[in-house]
Amino acid sequence: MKSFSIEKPVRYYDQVYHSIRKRIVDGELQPGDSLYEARIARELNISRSPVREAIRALEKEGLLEIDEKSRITVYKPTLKDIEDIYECRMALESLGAKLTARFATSKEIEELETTLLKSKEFLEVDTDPNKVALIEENSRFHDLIIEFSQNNRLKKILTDLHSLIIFYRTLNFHDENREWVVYYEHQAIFDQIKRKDEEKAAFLMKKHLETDLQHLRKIFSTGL
Amino acid sequence: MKSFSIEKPVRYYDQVYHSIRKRIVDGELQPGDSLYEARIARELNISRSPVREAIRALEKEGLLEIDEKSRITVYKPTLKDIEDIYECRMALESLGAKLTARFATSKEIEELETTLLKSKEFLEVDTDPNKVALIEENSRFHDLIIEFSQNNRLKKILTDLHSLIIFYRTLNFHDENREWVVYYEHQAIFDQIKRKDEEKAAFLMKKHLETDLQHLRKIFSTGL
DNA sequence: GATGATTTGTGCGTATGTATG
DNA sequence: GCATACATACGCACAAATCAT
Repeated sequence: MKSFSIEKPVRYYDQVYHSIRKRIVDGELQPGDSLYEARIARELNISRSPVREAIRALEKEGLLEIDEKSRITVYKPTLKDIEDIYECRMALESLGAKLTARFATSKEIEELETTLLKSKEFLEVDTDPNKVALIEENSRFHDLIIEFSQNNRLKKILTDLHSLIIFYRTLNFHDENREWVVYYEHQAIFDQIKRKDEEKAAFLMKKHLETDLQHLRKIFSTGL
Repeated sequence: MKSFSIEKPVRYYDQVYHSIRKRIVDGELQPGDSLYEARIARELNISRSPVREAIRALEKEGLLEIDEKSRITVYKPTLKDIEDIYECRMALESLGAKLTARFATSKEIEELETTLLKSKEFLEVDTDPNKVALIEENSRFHDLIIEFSQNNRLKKILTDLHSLIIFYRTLNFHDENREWVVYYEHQAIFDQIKRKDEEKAAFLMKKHLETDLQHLRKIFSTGL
């Protein structure tokens, strides 16, 4: 048995990559904000080399955009972008629901159910106006379905897609009752997964995302 | 009228990125091959900085893999990887076929038809045993459908997916008659796009990729 | 294993480009 | 238009990790 262990130094490149990514996902950096590689290096007290590499990776991932004059900004999707992304999500997440209906073990189905129960609890008792816990739990429902689909490529693509629109996730609940609709839609998807009806699970997932998109559209058109 | 123009210098990072990418897609670098950033920099007579950034981007794209000891290798998909990728392609390219059936202009439909005609010509008269021209034309058929779908996100995802398995595209024709089957399948998809039957176009695209995958499976199991 | 060659990780300097007063 | 401030693109140096002998 090891009594102690030596930690490998984590590469700066990785740390910077995750640090910037987190700042975007958490909303500290907002769509359209500018970034400066030199300033980030200064703030983190490291040289610019690892920062440059992290920025390239994030650009490739789509979270950062670098224009022809090398100015770096956080990706700010247009409404058309969001529609395109949702169209892809519908195709891919309904595939995910189908595969999970096919493959999920009883333990995994339990896990999905637990998530739904927690969501319901937050709906009934949580007083946080920002609904952070609820939003996280709803997000988790989608993540679990992808996880249980046993398709790693699907998972990778959807993870990337998700991060591109994560900033807009809180907008979804500006509308009254929307939270409850989401809950019932999730419940319906879950029921079909549990019954192992692949086609219905896929269909309901697609519909669910469609209403989600309708919602985002409305919010966008009323001036964000 | 300008009598001359000044060229902006193309960034080394971009050139290196495309250069390595091309070497992989063209098969000069094969799955599993090792790469060394220092050597590439020496060969191209530039410093390692732009090479490093290009490598990070290609890793993010999935074409290169960097292990825990920083060794760089060309991505070598397992059979499961290929199956996962095809499952995603089925979902996404059938979406592409559906959208193209919906949106394609008569000019775009003509363009698709031209590609099919060329394919048929190559099938009948081309004597190249590697069928390079035919393979390119078939690939172009898929690319055009994605192009005409008017969904840029779909295009981006599929471009990346495609490059991950492009090395295996030539394997598809080891079987006799496979080329003709592909041609007829493409023709059937085209017919439905022209008739604007979105669902049938999507369905046939999915089936087409399914038989494609069956083929790759067979080739893989018989020892590559 | 010990040694030397090679490679990667990081810091930093210089040239060049861009915004702004 | 010019000067200043500050950004990025690239090259290079050196230490640490890794590989071959």
